[in-house]
Amino acid sequence: MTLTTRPRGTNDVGPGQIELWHELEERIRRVCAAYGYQELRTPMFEHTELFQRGIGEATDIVEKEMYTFQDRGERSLTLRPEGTAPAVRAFLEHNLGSGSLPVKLYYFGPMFRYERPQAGRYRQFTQFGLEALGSGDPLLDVEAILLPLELYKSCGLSGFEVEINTIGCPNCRPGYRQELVEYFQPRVERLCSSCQNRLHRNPLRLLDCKVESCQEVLAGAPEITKHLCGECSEHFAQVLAYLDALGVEYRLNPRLVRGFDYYTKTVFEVTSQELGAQNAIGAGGRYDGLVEELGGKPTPAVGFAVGVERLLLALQGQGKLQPEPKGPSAYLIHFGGDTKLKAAQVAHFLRGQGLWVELDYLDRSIRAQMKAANRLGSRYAVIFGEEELSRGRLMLRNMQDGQEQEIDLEDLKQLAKILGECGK
RNA sequence: GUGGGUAUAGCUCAGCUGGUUAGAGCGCCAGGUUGUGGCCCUGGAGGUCGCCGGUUCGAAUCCGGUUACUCACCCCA
Repeated sequence: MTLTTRPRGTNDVGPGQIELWHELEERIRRVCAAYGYQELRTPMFEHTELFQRGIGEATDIVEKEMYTFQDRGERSLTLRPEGTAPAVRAFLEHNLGSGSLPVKLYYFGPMFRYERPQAGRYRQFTQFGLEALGSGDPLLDVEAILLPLELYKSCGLSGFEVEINTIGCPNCRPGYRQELVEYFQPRVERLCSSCQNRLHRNPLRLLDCKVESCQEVLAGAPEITKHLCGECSEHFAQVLAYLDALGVEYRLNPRLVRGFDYYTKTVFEVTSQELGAQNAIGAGGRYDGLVEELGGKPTPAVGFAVGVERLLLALQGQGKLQPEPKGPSAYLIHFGGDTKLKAAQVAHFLRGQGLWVELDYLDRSIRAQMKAANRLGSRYAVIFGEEELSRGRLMLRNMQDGQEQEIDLEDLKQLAKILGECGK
């Protein structure tokens, strides 16, 4: 059983699905090129410490969701659960900050988290993400939102919403945090158990609790806006001003918080109404402290990540991004023996011209071969009959209208031309 | 990690309150057309009824466990 079943929370992507992936990857490359983001491919695993330091020891991901193992050299390695820390690591390792700033990078690849799978959540999933390092310009925050929005639009996606918030910086957040604790402490018995639990560990997280009793308590909770330092306040105001000027629709959500420790200032999330409970198709934010945390000099940065499977799910829900079905240009029909040999030669030639050509490998009847040609959506059937071959000719049948014509076996260029003209 | 639902052919699913050889549609293969597809007709292949155990004369059906899938919680893309 386990030999023929894939590991839990993983997916195979084969014919019928892979076309969508190719199409999406193509669009990603196009959008990134327009915004000047270049691809970065990092390893699928990293030193475990990178994620412990980067994401934060007290986060769920580090505490219970990482695929961590020891290699034969007794190094502790971890399958990457996210893409930002590795990108920053590569940025530092190759000293990319020494060139012109900002450095704009994007990545596309599998991430791994040990969680219970559900709709739109897998143990191996794919993220497309981007990181802009070396500038604190609020315009970069905005572009980190614009780029994925551009991608969604180019795929034809509708029904998504941008939520945005700021969570301050190491200067102003501790004060707000303190204020929150002071507010919740006297009301602690009205909170759900998990909120009681995280009250001291990570009080910001209480803000997005969905439990009804917590919601009531939350209604009167202090908002961060009034506790922001001058810099954070100014930064956020500029981000919103740019969004307005660029005509981006968004919803201010003072309750929006993110799960990683490295976020500062702007955080945002894009949700799709097409999805179930896991409805975020992208999220990101600014992380001005991470580069320094990982050993570099202070370097502001901002990033965004798209959940590719979720995006595809949302698109499928709307019947979007459907590549037109393709079929071979020709199906070569033979009768075995010498006719098969001849068909193989012609197929070899036509394929050399870049044409998709199929033929039968099961020694099936002509009828079965015609059926196969039809099923594959072949535009032509080329019949290699004894009689025609003896006259140095082939029978070319148009599968759409059933019209047939003879082709000179010596003039394969002519055949290739006819087949090629029918678009491919 | 917690809770609910589900598990029968390659796919989608029937199978009533336990009863003898487990079915349908689609798909696949072959034939009807000894060299011509789509429509139609005929036939065929394909199933440890997820797995283990229990109750029973008898279990796909009832019970327990287990695994997987699925949805939700936690959390997140």
